[in-house]
Amino acid sequence: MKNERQTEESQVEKFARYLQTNGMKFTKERRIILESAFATHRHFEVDDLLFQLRSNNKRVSKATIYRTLPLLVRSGLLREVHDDDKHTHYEHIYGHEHHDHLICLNCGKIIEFGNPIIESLQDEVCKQHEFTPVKHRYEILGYCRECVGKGHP
Amino acid sequence: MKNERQTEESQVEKFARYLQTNGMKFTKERRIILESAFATHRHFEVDDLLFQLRSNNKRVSKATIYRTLPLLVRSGLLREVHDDDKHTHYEHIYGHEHHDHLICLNCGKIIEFGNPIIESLQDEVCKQHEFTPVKHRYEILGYCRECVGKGHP
DNA sequence: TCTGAAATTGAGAAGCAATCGCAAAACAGG
DNA sequence: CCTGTTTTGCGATTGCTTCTCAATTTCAGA
Ligand SMILES: [Mn+2]
Ligand SMILES: [Mn+2]
Ligand SMILES: [Zn+2]
Ligand SMILES: [Zn+2]
Repeated sequence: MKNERQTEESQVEKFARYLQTNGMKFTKERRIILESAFATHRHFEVDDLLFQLRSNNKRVSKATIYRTLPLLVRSGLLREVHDDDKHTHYEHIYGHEHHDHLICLNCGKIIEFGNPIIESLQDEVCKQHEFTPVKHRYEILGYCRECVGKGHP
Repeated sequence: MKNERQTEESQVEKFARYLQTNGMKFTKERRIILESAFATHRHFEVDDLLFQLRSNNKRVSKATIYRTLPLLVRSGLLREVHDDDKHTHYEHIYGHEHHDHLICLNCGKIIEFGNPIIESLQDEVCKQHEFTPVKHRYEILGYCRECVGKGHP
């Protein structure tokens, strides 16, 4: 298991470096949002952060959260995840192995999977089409074991 | 190449069957929307249909289009496609081989690819997790050859 | 430590796709 | 035709996200 403290410092450093490189300032609001985003180890959305911040008596406006999350994405700390909800979810990528998702259409459970063979086939597909990949969305939607057991098709 | 006329009739029949099975009526509005959706062979969105209908002097309200497209999806004629736009796009699936997409982040071009090996590996992943797949989203985002040629990263 | 140009924030307004409520219209079976 | 049901159109509404702009904060340099 990783050293939690060291990991967190690295996240801060990485974000600070990104901001500085782009002439942006590392404000206390951005720090609060960064910490909040990494306080959980699950997928989260804007309202999760808002709720968490209010529970801790931290004040950051919703607008600032909406402005900061894309910065965390561009800095390589987070990525967007598209569940079956209509609004955007996020997850950590910094310090995590790349993976994709199985999403239960009934209970919403998310199972993570990583398959190196698929990833390399994917690279081949891109080469065949002379396409330079940047990222991908790969979500398999269906029913988890529990929900199938309960009769969900 | 397929017989266009026969294919279209089949689409109508399939939709009619779906509607009847679910106690719904095959109204002229639904027929107009179905025909409009299959008049193009590209991905399309609600506003594309609206524009096309107005060009042909057909009147169907936006609300009805929004109500009908999900029916066309459930009946197995269309599926949703998630480009990098924020609103929903659709494409035909009835009478088309399954495929996924490479999407250019610069020019928006969409390249379709089908890879049976990936699809079967995907089935294996689901089996390993005792997950019953229904559908998947698989989009690779990056830059097409032309855009890379023009210096886009 | 002080200063000031530049960046950032907060609060609410605005934008926009998508959905909803409801009265009028269309439909289908008898 | 009649009658119960479904569907439509329209406008209003929702919910997420972005925008506007005055007030505040930041930080490099004096
Ligand atoms: Mn994940
Ligand atoms: Mn396609
Ligand atoms: Zn489930
Ligand atoms: Zn391109």
